[in-house]
Amino acid sequence: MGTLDYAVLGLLARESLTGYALTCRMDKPVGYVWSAKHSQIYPVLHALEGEGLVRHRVVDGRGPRATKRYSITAAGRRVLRSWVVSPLAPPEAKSELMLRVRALWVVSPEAAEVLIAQALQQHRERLNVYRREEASFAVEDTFDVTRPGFSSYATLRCGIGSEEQMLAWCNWLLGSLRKYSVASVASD
Amino acid sequence: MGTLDYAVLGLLARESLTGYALTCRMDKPVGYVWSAKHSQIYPVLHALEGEGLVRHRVVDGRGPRATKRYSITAAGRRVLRSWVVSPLAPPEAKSELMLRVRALWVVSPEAAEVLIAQALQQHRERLNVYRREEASFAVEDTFDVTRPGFSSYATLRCGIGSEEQMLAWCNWLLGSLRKYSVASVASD
DNA sequence: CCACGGTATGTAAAAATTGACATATAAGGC
DNA sequence: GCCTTATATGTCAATTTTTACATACCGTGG
Repeated sequence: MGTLDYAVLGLLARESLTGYALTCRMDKPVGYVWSAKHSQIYPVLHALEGEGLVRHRVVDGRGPRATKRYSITAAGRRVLRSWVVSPLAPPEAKSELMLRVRALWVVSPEAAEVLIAQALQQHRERLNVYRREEASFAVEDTFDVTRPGFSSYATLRCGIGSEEQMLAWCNWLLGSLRKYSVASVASD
Repeated sequence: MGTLDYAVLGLLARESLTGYALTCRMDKPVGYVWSAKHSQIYPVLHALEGEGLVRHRVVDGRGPRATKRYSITAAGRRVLRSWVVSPLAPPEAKSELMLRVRALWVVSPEAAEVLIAQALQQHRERLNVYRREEASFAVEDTFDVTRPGFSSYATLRCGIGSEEQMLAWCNWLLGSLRKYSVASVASD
């Protein structure tokens, strides 16, 4: 059972979905914390069904094959619950931006500014997406921890905090880079 | 050229290293932003050498095979520079904690507290590591953007901000979970 | 009426990543 | 003298992820 299997179970615990709808959610709301393509989703769904953690019913839809709506089983709910509270492994980091920043000294401060300005813009846009999302939550979702909506709200709060932090950091770095450029020009 | 290739070039741009030393750095300092095992490093080194981006000299060391010290070439420096400032793709997120939090509503608030307390502890420890690291920087590294040390310092600043943010978020969530537990007991 | 985008499900090849297997030496502590 | 740890380099299998191929229907707008 890989992490993606649990991601799928987590989505199906909220509502029954087709593989396609699952794919869409792995792109937009869930994709911000764990992404996957449809080519990964379908095999996972077949595997989960083989283990009796999900089941499907054929419904009418518009594809070349039968449209299948997947639901979580009681067994699926059990394995999801035990995964959620199982010992947490140290987070595996993959940040291409940070990797680039570690090598930022190889380019000129002016060129570096372009990269950081780009990152700043990306994080600004992401923050806007999050803020719009935040506004769409019902008040109960912001405090009733037993609601699925609260779980989404909690991750969103974390995302907003992260983006604000990234914005502040980008601005600090941009300031440092510009201070250096100004100092260089002055000493010419 | 995968991202790991650039990670290796970025390290070799600072100093010549053996595959083993490279592996150690991909664990400790660089590993916080991009991790890799030694089984990935050696093939990458061979591929980079085949493309003339790195070269090696045999030195004396204590292994079953000849110890090789790798250096970056002028061509390697060029591709590193162009990668650093190339258009930045939107960040790919992989946070198992956030994925679990999205499914947190399936367990009791008391069980949820255990998970978040665990995460809080992990981020506290990571922050301590970063703070100790921060103290070891030379003053020039904190403002001279052309120094390799500044690049390291900049990523560290981001890491510290992220961990502080995560700590605040964990505490907020823990507060919400406890508030709910108290309210439940009171209404019994 | 026709093109386009969204709905819908799959396979296959390639690339990246992890985990296990395999080996060997030197330095330092007990 | 022995045991552990750090140094040191590789391969191989398995897993995970990405990218490309393959198909087809339905509603909307021009």
